[in-house]
Amino acid sequence: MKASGKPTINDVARIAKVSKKTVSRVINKSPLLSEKTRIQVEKVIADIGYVPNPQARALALRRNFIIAAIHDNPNAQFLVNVQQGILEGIAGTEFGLMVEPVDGSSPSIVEDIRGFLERQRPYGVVFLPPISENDELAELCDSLGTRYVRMVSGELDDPQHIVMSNDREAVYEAVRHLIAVGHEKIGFIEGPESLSPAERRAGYEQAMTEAGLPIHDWMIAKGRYTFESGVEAGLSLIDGKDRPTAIFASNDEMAIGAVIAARRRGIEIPRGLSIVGFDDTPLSSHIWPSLTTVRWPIVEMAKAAATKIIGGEDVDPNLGVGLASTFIERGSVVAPPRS
Amino acid sequence: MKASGKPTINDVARIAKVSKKTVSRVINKSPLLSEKTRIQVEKVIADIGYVPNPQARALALRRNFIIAAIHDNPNAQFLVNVQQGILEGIAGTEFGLMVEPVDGSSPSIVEDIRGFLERQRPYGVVFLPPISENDELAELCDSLGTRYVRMVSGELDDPQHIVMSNDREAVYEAVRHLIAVGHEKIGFIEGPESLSPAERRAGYEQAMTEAGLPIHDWMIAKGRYTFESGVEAGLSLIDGKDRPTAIFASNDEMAIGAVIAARRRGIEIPRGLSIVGFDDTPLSSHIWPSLTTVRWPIVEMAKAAATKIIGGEDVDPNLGVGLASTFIERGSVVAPPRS
DNA sequence: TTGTAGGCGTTATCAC
DNA sequence: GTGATAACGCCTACAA
Repeated sequence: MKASGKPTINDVARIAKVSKKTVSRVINKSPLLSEKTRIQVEKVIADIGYVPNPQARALALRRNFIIAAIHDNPNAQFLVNVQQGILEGIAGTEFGLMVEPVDGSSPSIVEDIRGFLERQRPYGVVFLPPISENDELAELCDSLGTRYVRMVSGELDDPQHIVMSNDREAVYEAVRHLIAVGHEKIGFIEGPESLSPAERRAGYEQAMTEAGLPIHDWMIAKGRYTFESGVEAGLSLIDGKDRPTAIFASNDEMAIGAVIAARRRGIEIPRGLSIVGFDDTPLSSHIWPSLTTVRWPIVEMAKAAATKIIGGEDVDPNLGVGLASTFIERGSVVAPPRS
Repeated sequence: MKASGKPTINDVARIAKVSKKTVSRVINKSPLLSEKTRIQVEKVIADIGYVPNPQARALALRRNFIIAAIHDNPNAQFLVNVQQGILEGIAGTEFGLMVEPVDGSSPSIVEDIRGFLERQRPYGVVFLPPISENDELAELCDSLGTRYVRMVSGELDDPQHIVMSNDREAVYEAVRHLIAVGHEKIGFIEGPESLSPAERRAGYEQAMTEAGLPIHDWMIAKGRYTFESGVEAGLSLIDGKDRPTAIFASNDEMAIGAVIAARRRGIEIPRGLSIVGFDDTPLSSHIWPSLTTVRWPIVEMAKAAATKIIGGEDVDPNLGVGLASTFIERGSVVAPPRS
């Protein structure tokens, strides 16, 4: 009939001489279909180049074929890596990726996200740290029937709802490396309160304790994952009671802040102070000296998250749960200065 | 009736004792409506907390309430800034942001994007550089009736379809600054072929020519906007026929590459070589020495792009077309060494 | 200025 | 296994 426009399910049904519903069954791979009918319909679909209309499906199914990444302003590289991972996970499917930033410190965050979910009705959402640690958001998704996966560093939900890496172990290894090289006074720049930083600190403490090294107050400084806070924390460690010979920072940005802090005090890196970061942002290999760091499997985690959302029950609930961080040696660590 | 679920247009119509269509008119701010009816209906809408269902509208209107950012792998900070700008532009509306990466070098790029547009039917799309310079994509959008805005550096489309900044002028200013400080041999690291780099080079040439300075082959090197290509280009300039005393790089990543290249040759920055970047990525202020650079109004451009798409005819077609880049002085430029 | 009928393209229900 | 028929929630055309 209509010469214009894309073919619809009606066209397929008419040409194949079956009902719309039968075509629908073919599209959705319904098991109760005769092989004969299926092949016949599939041929027509291929012939006329029919593609199901996602908007119509969205209306009927009450959910869009979209995965949303919900985040609270993490750093750019992290966000882009997550996006890349999700996109890899949905490549070749009909799914698309949406990005929804929120204000993690807002008291209305749950209502904000509820509004978003009710409006766009994404098929599923991926929560990025640090808001991924908010249990209320998980409950919200449950109550709305929206699938979700949280990117976290601890087992704070059922396996099918999380992807995580072994931060603790990675930090443990990094600090052990510092100790092996000869460091004893090792400073630690922590992230803001939440689970992920706690895991990192646990790795630090484990390595120190195992080596019989004391952990003093003046060896710990707090940051906010930003460059500026890294400078501040670095200065406070350097100017503290007893200057550490090495510093582990909970992310690269703060590590670079610490590098700058050291320069301000006339300390040469790495000869006067060794520094280790965490994340392996591209940044870390572009500065001088290049930063020894821990690579976080962000892309893989995000890809696993997308796969879990799309796959639903059919996918191994433990996918992406034990992803390994790896220690990367570069130029910012050497033996401590002779004392 | 139905106790469960969200209120629909039918509920509003029933309670307000008007027809669905009248409610629809209120939602869409139709001008032909009596003030009385409008207020009455709006009261009911507020009372029962009715929110129009985007999926249903999408089906009826044949377009989703989504703006898509289509890009070919620019750097992370740039991409995130664009996303932030678009999100600012759609804040408070029912629109959402989708991200669609494509392979700019693929011969099937037009078909790839056509598939995406036909599938997701975004309300409009924003093309990021460098693929924003591909005219075929603009034609594709026209033929599909999809609104689009291109982020570019030259007037290669009607004003309503572009947002741009004055790259040429900004580079001109930066190079003039180098000349004013005393530099005469000024190297230039170019981006890959396309319009945006050409504008930047034009600014460079204008400044040099005006000052009566010669431009030699060995003063120009080509990069690919990546850190690695910046290192290569930096080395080629440093090892070339006559070493420049200053280098302008067409983006920050390459500028930082050039810094590293200088270090490899034992040249101290900025005393031995001044360097200017372009973009003002956060990176540029975090390295040592901090990078003198040009700030590109990326967020503003992206916000303007979103506003133009949503606003349609009602918005000034010249919005976001003349955005100013600004020269930012930091620590990587000093007078050239005495010869 | 407002209402009625019908369509957008798909899926769900429930007979056959 | 398969097919009418009715949702899904909104919008357009046309009539009143």
